[in-house]
Amino acid sequence: MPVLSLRIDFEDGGRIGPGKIALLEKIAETGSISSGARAMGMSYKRAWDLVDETGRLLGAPVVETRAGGARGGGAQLTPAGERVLERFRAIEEAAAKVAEPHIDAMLKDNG
Amino acid sequence: MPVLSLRIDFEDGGRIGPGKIALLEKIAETGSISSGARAMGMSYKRAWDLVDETGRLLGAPVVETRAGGARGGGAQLTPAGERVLERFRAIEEAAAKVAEPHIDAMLKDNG
DNA sequence: GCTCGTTATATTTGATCGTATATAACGGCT
DNA sequence: AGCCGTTATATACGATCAAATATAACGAGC
Repeated sequence: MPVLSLRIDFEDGGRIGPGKIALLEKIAETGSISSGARAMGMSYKRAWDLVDETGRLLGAPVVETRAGGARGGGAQLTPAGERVLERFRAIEEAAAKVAEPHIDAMLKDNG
Repeated sequence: MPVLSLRIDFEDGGRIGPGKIALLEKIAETGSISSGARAMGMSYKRAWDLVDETGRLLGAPVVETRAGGARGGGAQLTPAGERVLERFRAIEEAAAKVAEPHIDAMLKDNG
């Protein structure tokens, strides 16, 4: 059964969508970019690039990082990071609700 | 100013989003896959592949084609093609309306 | 029956994207 | 002081994506 997914498109072609949002969530859960990347099944470099671009698009860093220390370091969401995550989930929920009858109708159109 | 875009994700990984929908519109306007592809700035092959996959995902062809004849042939949307276009536009409109306040709030969060 | 633009399909070329790998700095902990 | 996992970054390799090119069939109109 098909499901709606959405993205926020910026003027320069950059986008924030389910992938970057899920990564932010994993980083918040696991406490580092690298473990978040592992949880997402992607390379650290890719995760770092995604986090970096998310911050660039929003005009504010979405994670605060620290290198070194007992466990090597880590990362946590900045307030801006937490906000974009919450807002994106709110948009998803609202959009899914209003789209549901249309999707149901679309499915009934054919098989 | 960022804008919302959405896609319908199917279980097998296939998606229907703004690109395929815009292509269908161009085909309807211009009367052929190839002229629709030109209007979208893409190759005929890519346009054909997109049309084909859209039909596959929906379980019904979205264009009816004919080769040969005075103007070489052409294509027009099937009822299924017209329906998915209308429904997608309806979903977009409804989603944009409910998402707008959230996006405004997100913009106010930073710059 | 020849032409012309289209559909339909295969193959090659090139660009883009992501992984893998390497390297350096960092800093609590033992 | 040394260790370890992390951040941050660069480079090389592979895979995937899309364009470009090529080919054949089609059929109304001249």
